[in-house]
Amino acid sequence: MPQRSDRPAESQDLRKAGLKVTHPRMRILDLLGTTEKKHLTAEEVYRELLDQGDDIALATVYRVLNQFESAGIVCRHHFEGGQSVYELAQEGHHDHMVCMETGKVIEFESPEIEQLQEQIAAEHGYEIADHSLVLYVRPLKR
Amino acid sequence: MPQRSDRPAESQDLRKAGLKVTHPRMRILDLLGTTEKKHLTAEEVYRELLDQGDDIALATVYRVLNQFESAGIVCRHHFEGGQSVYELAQEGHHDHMVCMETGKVIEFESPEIEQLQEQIAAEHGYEIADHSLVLYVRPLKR
DNA sequence: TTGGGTGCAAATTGTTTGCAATTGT
DNA sequence: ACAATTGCAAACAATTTGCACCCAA
Repeated sequence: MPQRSDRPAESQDLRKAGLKVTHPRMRILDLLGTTEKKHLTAEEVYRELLDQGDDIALATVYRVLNQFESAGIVCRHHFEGGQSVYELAQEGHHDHMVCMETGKVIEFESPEIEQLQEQIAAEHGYEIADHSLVLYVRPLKR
Repeated sequence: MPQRSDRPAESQDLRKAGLKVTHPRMRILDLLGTTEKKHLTAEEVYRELLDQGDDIALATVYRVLNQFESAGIVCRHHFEGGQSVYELAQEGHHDHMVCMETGKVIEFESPEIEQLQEQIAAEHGYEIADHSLVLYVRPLKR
């Protein structure tokens, strides 16, 4: 049973971001910190909350996720397929690999790639503000 | 005046893809091969055509771009900001850098990064089907 | 108490689709 | 001639927003 972070979701996390501690926000923060699937769409968050008995509007889910993103509490990704997916922000940056057969999302870090990126940007007279790297993969047949 | 490719857009390109040579298709193919801006949204293609005096429906632009993508004639990218952008397909794969101040799109290739990607995927038991790398950058101040 | 937060429904935005008319081949 | 293609408007999907009510501080 994976646990997202070392410490559970705290109301502190919200206060620190200047957000009132409300039921919807706590439930969403909590959900993101404890689900099996770490990467969820707004729709999925909404459904999950319904299943848990909470009655939170989809619009609120979107609003809260946006606020969380601005506050740096969650990261939003645009994988192929229309919907954005959200995940709890982690320590260091990491990239993603999405299995095209199962939809599974695998995280990975590659300092080497990050460094090459910096270097390439610099060669063009730029510095990196943000970046997005997604590998769409298939299981190796054997 | 940059020219996209060595040879101009040909009706052959369409026939080869099993597509009838129609006016809308030729105009769009032509446009993509000659605009200053190589990366355009469907909207931009539409407006550009209007400015050129052509009267082609937006729906047709979308349909044609989709067909071109399936045919491998264009590549579609999902940069930040909702709309998809399309560009004429090139020889080898390349990645993009988007300037957050000007919106300018710069292409680059990095065999080193590609290789690292392959390696990382393999380490996880996968092979890469496709990938997307976008650097969101800012001009270096000096 | 009171300004931020929420639910609901309506509005937006980007893109796709049904269908009748039109056009390549 | 006939199937493929287009234009138009309506349909869609994801996300945002206006507003009256509600609640955390």
